[in-house]
Amino acid sequence: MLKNTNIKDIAKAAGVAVSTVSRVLNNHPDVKRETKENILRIIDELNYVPNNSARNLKRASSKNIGIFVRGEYNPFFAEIVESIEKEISANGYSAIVHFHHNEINAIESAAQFVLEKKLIGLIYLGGILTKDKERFIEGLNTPMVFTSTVIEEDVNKDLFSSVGIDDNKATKGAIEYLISLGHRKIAIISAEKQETCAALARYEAFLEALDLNNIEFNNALFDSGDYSFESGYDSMKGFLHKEMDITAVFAVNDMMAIGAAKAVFDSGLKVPDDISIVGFDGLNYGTYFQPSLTTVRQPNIELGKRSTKLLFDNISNKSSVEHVVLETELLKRDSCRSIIS
Amino acid sequence: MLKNTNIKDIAKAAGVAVSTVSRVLNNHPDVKRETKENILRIIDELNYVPNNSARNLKRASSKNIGIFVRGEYNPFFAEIVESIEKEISANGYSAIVHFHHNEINAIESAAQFVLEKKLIGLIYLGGILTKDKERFIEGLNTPMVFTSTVIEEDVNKDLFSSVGIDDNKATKGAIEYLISLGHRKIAIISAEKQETCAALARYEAFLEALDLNNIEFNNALFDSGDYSFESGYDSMKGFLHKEMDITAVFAVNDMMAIGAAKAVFDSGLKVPDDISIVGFDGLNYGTYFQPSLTTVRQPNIELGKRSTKLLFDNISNKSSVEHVVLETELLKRDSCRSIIS
DNA sequence: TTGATAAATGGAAACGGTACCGGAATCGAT
DNA sequence: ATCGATTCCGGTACCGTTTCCATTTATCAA
Repeated sequence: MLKNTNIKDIAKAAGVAVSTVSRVLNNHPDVKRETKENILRIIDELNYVPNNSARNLKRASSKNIGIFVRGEYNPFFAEIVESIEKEISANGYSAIVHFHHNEINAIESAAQFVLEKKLIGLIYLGGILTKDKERFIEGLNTPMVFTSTVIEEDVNKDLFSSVGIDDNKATKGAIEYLISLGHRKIAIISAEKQETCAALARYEAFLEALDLNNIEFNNALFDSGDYSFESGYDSMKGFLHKEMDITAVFAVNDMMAIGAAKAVFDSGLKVPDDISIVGFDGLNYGTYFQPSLTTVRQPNIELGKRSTKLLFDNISNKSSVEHVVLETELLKRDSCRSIIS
Repeated sequence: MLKNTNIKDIAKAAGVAVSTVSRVLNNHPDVKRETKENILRIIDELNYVPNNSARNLKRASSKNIGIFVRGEYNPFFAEIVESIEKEISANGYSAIVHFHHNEINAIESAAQFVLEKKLIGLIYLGGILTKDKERFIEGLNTPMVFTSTVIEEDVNKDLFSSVGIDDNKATKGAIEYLISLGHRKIAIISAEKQETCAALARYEAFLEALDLNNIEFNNALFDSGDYSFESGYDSMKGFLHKEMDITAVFAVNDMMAIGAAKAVFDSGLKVPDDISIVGFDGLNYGTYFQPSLTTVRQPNIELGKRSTKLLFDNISNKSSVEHVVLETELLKRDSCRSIIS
């Protein structure tokens, strides 16, 4: 249980004052080269590691950046988290992650998270930001970036940055593609409590696309799941059971799309021969699914990278808040077919 | 930019000394109930949040627990990380994650991580622990749990805890299953640098199983990938190209198994009709793959839970180091068929 | 040499807590 | 009333840094 070496030990060993050592540590210019080199050598010899608690206390700020993930486990976010962490640690900061599993009090919890962990910045993944939660982020005075978060119209956009995609445009593109292939009876698998996540925008865009093409929507073609394979499977089974001559299904994420495809197979039907399927996210494994999944690709790594960059810019005051919308891409693969005879 | 309220402000507002406030904060018994309630009320009113940096400095320890992930992004670990984080925050600690992408210096980096972030415990995921790295964890005096890590025989097991599976047994079970279905020409897709991860143990078990059944192994039936879908695909393409009448393939993880399956389809063949495939991990995704993937299920959530529990026990000295081996399960699904005529 | 300026260093006061030590108040028992 | 024990509370040193201010040393022009 040997005491850790501290700056005082280094100072003594080097025959200088602690302030000089501190200057070296923070590479302050006011220190002679040989003094610096000598101190550096001693630091290495005694393998001294600065005490971050003391530093943070003194500086009245930490080097901690939070990653707050709203929502259940999900490979889409998992990849983003990893890419964000990479950037954070590459810049000499620490990433403190937290997974929050229900929308209730999500923003409040995030604010609490910032306060408790003395975060100097936060990346918030997923969920929704409504006007009434604004006050929680208002007082924090901490740079925040909302990534893949639904931000309601009336929220004051000056309080934070954001990075996301255009769900409406992306979804419309996908649905119009299905329509162009001749599909008219298109079912949708959305998410439960869709008003708390991106699913709502996708659902609305779905309706709009149908409307623009004068296709009437039957509510029996709507179902919702919890973003899991299982729920996609169940929803599809439900549709098939009702025998409504569906020719295509749009799921608001890839996992449910794949679950739905499985349900089709298990019912003795085929994708895309009997039913076409479109997902959303562009998960890598959609490529390897059989048949490969037609889906809307979200640039997830890019989402992570841009978010981190934006956050760092905000932290260092290099730029003020910004709201970035990244492009999506409709990956036309093998799970859809034209039914125009 | 208003100054944060501190313990002194609270003390002043409550008309007591800081030490009393501190006692309340740490719910020390030596404080009258009404005093305590009054202080608590004021704390709430001024919404005071204790400064963790100061606390940590004084206590000479943080409440930070590290999650160090060795290896590329991988849904298997992603789920574990999430389950670990849940436990950590539920216990009032912070989870600091770090992804480390090459085996070189992994243990050194982890040790550095512990020192720098003042971690009071670490969970190390994946990779390998060799004798020569022992010294890095020896000096730390910090509880560590190695999860899903290959730990070499001669390493001093008293220095840390571990949670894992029996790769040898699990793999043998899978291979013997293939053999029982009549397969003799079984290829294996292992990992590059397999000596740095669990792949080696699986490869060796694979050879043992063949040997036990008097099946000769041809080196042409060996290939290795990087755990990705893509590499599984490429390896399988290679095997098919060589036309060696393979009837089954074992991949050391599910992603490569699925990549391999895709390669089979793309070559106009079928799984399991022409080639049987077995994976490893038990990713949920395998269930929904078409055909559903036969694989060795690792209890990933359990791995995470046990690791965290063990770590907390080690931290609080409730138990000394321990080495836990969890059970695996061969999930016999649709990607294998009997070729016994 | 001197004085002025710049460069390098030292000293010490914070930062916001915790915990030890000791003192005051309360109380029941004698 | 006195005493000892118990309960509650205050004072204060200290944790390891950073940073301001003061001081010393080096540099150099006159």
